[in-house]
Amino acid sequence: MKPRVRFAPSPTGPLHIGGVRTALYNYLFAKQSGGTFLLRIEDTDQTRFVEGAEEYIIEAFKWLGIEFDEGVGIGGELGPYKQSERKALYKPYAEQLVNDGWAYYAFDTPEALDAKRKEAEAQKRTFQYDASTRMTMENSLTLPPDEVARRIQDGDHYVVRFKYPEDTEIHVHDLIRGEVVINSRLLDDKVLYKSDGMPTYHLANIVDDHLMQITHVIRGEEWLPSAPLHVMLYKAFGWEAPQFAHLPLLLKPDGNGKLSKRDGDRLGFPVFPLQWTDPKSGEVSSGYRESGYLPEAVINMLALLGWNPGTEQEIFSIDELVKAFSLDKISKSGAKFSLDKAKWFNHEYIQLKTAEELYPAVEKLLVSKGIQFDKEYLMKVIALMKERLNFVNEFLDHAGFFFTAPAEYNEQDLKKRWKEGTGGKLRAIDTLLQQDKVFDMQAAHDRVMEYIKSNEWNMGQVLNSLRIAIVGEAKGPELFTMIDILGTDEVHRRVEKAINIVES
RNA sequence: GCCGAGUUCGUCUAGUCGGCCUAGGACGCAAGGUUUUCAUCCUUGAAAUCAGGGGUUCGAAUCCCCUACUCGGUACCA
Repeated sequence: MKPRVRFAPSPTGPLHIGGVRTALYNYLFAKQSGGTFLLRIEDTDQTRFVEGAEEYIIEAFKWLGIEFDEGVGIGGELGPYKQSERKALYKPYAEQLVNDGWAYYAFDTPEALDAKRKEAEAQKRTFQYDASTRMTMENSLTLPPDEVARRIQDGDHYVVRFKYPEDTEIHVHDLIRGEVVINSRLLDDKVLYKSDGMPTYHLANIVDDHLMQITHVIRGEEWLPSAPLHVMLYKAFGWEAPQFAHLPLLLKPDGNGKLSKRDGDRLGFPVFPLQWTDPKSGEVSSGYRESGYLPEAVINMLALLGWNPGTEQEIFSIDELVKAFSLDKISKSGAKFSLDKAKWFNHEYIQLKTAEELYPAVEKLLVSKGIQFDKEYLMKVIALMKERLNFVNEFLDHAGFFFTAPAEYNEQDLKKRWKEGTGGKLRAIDTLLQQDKVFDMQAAHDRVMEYIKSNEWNMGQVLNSLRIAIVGEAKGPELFTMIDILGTDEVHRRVEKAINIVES
């Protein structure tokens, strides 16, 4: 049977980069064996719904190039794929569990439960709704059947709780961690169906995974503690459980702990694929896309954060990842996100791109800055400068002088390279540069070199002062290549301008 | 507190059934080379007593036990 996997986020905000990795691993796993990858939106908590989050999720995957075969926004035979649209479907399953003795109705109010917890706390104990306490609570186990029926009839608020069998060992077979065993005595009777008529994650998740014929549940490690509940639920329903794989967490770069939105703000790197503006507070969080990352680089980086191919290859196209991926090469421990490594990946991917491929992004950048340019000219600059870029967004930091003549000159460089008489020398060189009708880079180069030598000038000083006049500082690509692109007229203007400013 | 998972260079990790590990690669860092500049690039280097302690064994990063630490969970959130 071909695997069917799913990515099932909650629309409670922008998609976290850890979630993206989970989705990616699901995707790779499915594609590798010709399986199906679907998107299900788990919006059973109406109080946490955030406007625009669902659209964000879909757009983020579109940008990343991760495609779903079924699900919200795509459709499919086993929909709807949004849990709020399946609301009516869950109640009968909860009732089935009650009828079969696997669950019970509980009428305890949140206040009553709170009181119990406080009381226990005072005695330095913890209250747990389980086999040891459930017979002291208000539920269908303790109340007479006719009262239970009457209360439900009257519309009393109730929840459905799972009834763990007493003192049994629950085995969870995890594809990454092996066998995890826990005794039911330690687990509390989880709410499966809420008083607002919605299922909790646990119920909805199991019912939907079953109905959608999910074969492998690949999700974050934070779900490992509730995996025993899930296997018990499959057992209670008499359904075959999918295989589980719990992924290690993505940790913050400094210290420990789960990577959070805050860390991104604090350390200056994106935690979200796309920029996100909080609809309530208006707060803006940066995204990989807006920060100049290439989607291929983000995917490659994420793939290697918690998984390795077992070889020394590090750069993988998405197709190569699909081929190489395997669940048993996923590591068990959490991985710290590294900004330096992310930068490096992006740099590598920029080098893999041609100037044509980079053009649209750079064009967009220049337009946003109100900079005028000619397409052919820009293309030449990109081809020359791309090897210096870690991010497309850095383009102007390195290549700005190709579009705007320097208005000021680096003090340090001036002090080192611009001496008495430099202006005159530059004028002489400039004349040499203007000599060809059509600028000949090689000829100009030879001519200038020859001239400097015959005058016994200091090569480094003359050439670098010319560079300062053109760039504004002692940086940049090879001098004559630069002059070739800029044009001798522009170089002439810049030389005169520099002399004017520096030597006045 | 209780339960679960984890622990190899600063970071990501290799290390599948113990010997080829005086622990390999990558990022970052340092030095040198190329570039008469800067960046790129190339070369070299420093960097892990394999969390600690006990075993088992001729031999352990690899197997067993204990401890420590870290993270996760402990909601009518997912």
